[in-house]
Amino acid sequence: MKFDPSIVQSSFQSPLGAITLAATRQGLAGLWFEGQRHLPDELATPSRWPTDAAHPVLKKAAQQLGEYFAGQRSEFDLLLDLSGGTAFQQAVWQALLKIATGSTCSYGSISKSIGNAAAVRAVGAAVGRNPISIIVPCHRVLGADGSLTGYAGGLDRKTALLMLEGALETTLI
Amino acid sequence: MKFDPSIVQSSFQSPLGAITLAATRQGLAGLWFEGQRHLPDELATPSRWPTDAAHPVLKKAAQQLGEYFAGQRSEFDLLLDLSGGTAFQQAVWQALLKIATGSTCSYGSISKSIGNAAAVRAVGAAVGRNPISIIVPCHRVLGADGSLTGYAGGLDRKTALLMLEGALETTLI
DNA sequence: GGTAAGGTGTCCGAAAACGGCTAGTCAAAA
DNA sequence: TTTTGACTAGCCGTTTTCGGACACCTTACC
Repeated sequence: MKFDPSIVQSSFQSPLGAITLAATRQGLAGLWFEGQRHLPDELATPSRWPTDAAHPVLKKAAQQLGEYFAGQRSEFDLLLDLSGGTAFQQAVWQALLKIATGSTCSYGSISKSIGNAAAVRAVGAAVGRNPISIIVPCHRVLGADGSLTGYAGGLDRKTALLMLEGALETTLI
Repeated sequence: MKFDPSIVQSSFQSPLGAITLAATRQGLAGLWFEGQRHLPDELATPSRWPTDAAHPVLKKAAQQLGEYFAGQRSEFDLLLDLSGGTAFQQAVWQALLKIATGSTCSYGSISKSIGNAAAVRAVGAAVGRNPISIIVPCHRVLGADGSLTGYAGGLDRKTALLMLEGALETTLI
């Protein structure tokens, strides 16, 4: 994500650690866990975008996140700005948005759903570059055999999110 | 150039050393000097394509080459198969075909003619990968100051070809 | 000043490396 | 037999690295 003076950010304290939110004029554009991989350069350095917790999009997102972590919300209702990726990445991220809360799917099924069945590994890379964690539910994608395989925010967070959504039996931990 | 059983090759003895010719079903696909750089792997190793000096395309090419080196031919009339390169390389090679016998141009003018003026160095690389020496006249491209700068077959051959075509004054040698 | 040679900056495409994968083997254990 | 687990080889978009058939600028001479 390139530097854009119209971008604003805010912080959110979640049970899984601090979260940074970013919004453009088009909507919510970023949601990253503290210490997450594939951060935009601007977040990994001291220079940042202006903070504005009162920004309408950020405020609404923080409220819905609170409800989500409290177990009182399963769907998000926010304007998203996913313009930051390649055409391929955007197709993958759109496919992620179609995975219902509480359910999971495999990387292979995503590749089929975007009409490029062989691009399974490329799907994995694109999922990992998802800029809006949780809301674009990259954590609902598992390996073909049901294994967790990976998560930019760490596998423990992936597990916790799936537990919260009821997609994992406690006996599987 | 990948291995293709439909490819045939032949040899030609020129005043500048042995030349290898290769043809596909589409036409003449290769013309390399002995010891030239950027040879296809198949020519640099013992394994080769079948030899067939009687192949119509190869036969015609050898005849025209003979006339060319005898100073009796300035234009070639052959079907060429330039399908082996990237889109960028093919654009460059097509531009080379437009340089008239006896004239020269610079790498910069080639880059402009393909609509990518800044790609002047990439043009140099693409010219160097030209698969059909002499006939696709990569030897007619000089540096901006008129210097010879380089030739996959060696600068001495580049000089000789330009002399043969009357593009160099003998006093410049 | 005008020219020529050499160092240096920069740029671009090509090639290679890199994953949040997967289906297919093969061998060993139930 | 069936099932696991380890291992392999393809797969494909992205990212990184690389290498160079240039061009500019500087410096050193006339």
